Amino acid sequence: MAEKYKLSEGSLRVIMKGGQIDNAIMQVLDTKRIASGNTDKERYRLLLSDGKHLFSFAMLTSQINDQIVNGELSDNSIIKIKKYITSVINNVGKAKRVLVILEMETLVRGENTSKIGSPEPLPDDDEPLVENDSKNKQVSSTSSSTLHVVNGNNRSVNDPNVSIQDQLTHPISSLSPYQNKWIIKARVSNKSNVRTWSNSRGEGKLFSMDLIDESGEIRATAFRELVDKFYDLIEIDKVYYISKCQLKIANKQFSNLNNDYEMTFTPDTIVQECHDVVESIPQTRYDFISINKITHIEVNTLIDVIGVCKNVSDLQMFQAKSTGRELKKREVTLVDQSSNSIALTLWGAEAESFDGSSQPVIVIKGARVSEFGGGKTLSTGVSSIMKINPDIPEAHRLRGWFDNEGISKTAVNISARSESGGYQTQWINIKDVQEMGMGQGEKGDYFQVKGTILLYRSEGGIYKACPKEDCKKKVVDQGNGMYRCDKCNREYPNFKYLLLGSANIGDWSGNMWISLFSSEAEKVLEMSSQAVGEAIESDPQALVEIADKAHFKQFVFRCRSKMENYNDETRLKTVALKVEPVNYKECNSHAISRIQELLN
DNA sequence: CCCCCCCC
Repeated sequence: MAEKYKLSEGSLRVIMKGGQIDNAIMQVLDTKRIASGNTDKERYRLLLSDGKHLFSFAMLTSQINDQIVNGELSDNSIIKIKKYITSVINNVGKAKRVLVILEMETLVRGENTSKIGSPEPLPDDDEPLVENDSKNKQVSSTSSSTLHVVNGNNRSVNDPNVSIQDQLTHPISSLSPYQNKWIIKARVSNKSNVRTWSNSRGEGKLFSMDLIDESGEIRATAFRELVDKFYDLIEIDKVYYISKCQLKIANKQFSNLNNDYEMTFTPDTIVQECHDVVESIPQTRYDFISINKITHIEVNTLIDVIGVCKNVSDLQMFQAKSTGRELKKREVTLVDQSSNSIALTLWGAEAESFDGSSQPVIVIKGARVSEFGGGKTLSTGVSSIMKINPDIPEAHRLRGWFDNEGISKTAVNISARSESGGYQTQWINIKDVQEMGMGQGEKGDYFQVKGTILLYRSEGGIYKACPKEDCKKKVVDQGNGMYRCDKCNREYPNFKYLLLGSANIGDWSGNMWISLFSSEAEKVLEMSSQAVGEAIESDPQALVEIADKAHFKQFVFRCRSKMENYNDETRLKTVALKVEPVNYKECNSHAISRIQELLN
């Protein structure tokens, strides 16, 4: 099998002297984990042979470590190097050339072959094949790899007579806090607004940017006076040489960039725009998660997602419970080739300006996964980047799928609350609500129970609400034919009736009070809110009779219980999110399985 | 040195 592949003899010498070799075929004679204090930042060093020479300063970019970890890259493997960078690292004061493999393919696994030829160590005193001959001229390549050629290795980053372009650049993936002499050549793929903060540790302002090169990406942040120095200089999509930043461990909670470190600008930081041809530096890196897989992703994770905007809601406004701030949101339904859909919430200005009417492809880097009522949702935040109809292959493929197939397909909605979408909440008995200590958590507890309406409360069972769709705020009768909604902050000439359901439900084990959404109260009373309101207009006691008809009816109540505060008192509040007729087949099979459990 | 990211 190995005979099929001939090693690219002599290629190592060419590559390490600045030449370009596409798809070089080499043999990996040995792999070694590089000792590092941080186990998250594993690095592997390879001993490579091109059949003629040996080279031991080869590394894998950490993104492809799994090819070693899963055993695919055992000793003697024959590989094709599809993408690489050569670079220089500072090795105890001496510049040392390394080869960083960005992308490779295993052609023959090690166990199916053996060492080929008698390669000898690559001499490192050769004359360069390519000279870095003119000042201010970086060796650039339009191919997938950029080469940075050594031409005298003792130039210091500190030498003010040397323009930064003359220096050697390092791949972003090689940066670490343990080594501070480096220059990166990176594109700014995202730049935040200037934000201010004020907390117990002080106050100030900052902005951050995402930097990207062929090897990887990293976030950089500038604080206080460095904001004034750099904010206007740095523009999105431009390429810069950057050096002398401080490296620290990245907090994964706030960034999903593929880097264990992040950088902070210092007063010594140097930023210089690069005007060379730089098409080899990518625009943005994505690690898209298919929508059906988001079901299993932990809440609060940041992910990259791509989807067609199948539906979009109106702009909604309300006040934040905690801060009282006016919030604006818009909900977008994204669908992808998995034929699953998810709700994405946009906030603030992004929500306001969003136009989804043409069903565009939406790409989000760093969307936050949340949970609502048992379903998963996404939302954008300060560090997410949203792109509409970006010119990337994934977007074109998705467009094609949607226009031909997706548009007429029903998608599984993974944001569906527990009552639909195949997500089953737990069946319980009423006594369990107390006994299991429901509702202690932040999000509350969800369950379903089969119960009988013992008492439907008619007092205060209906109110005049804001006529605006989706607004359920009680209006204040102005006495002049106008009704004021404090939530919308305006007066309307009309209102709508809404039921405010409250009922005591019981089963064999006990009873409890629940409140019901108006839509669900309508199901229990078998009347619309509007009809009940009109009945009350002619007879104030009408709801007593209407409620009486609901007594002793049986339903399945899908509920959420949560501890809530009422004037210094904490009480458990249970809301029936959904009321459904009893499905006897389902209830009985549940009862049978419970009996089986008890027998065992 | 930020890091709140909201609501049903």
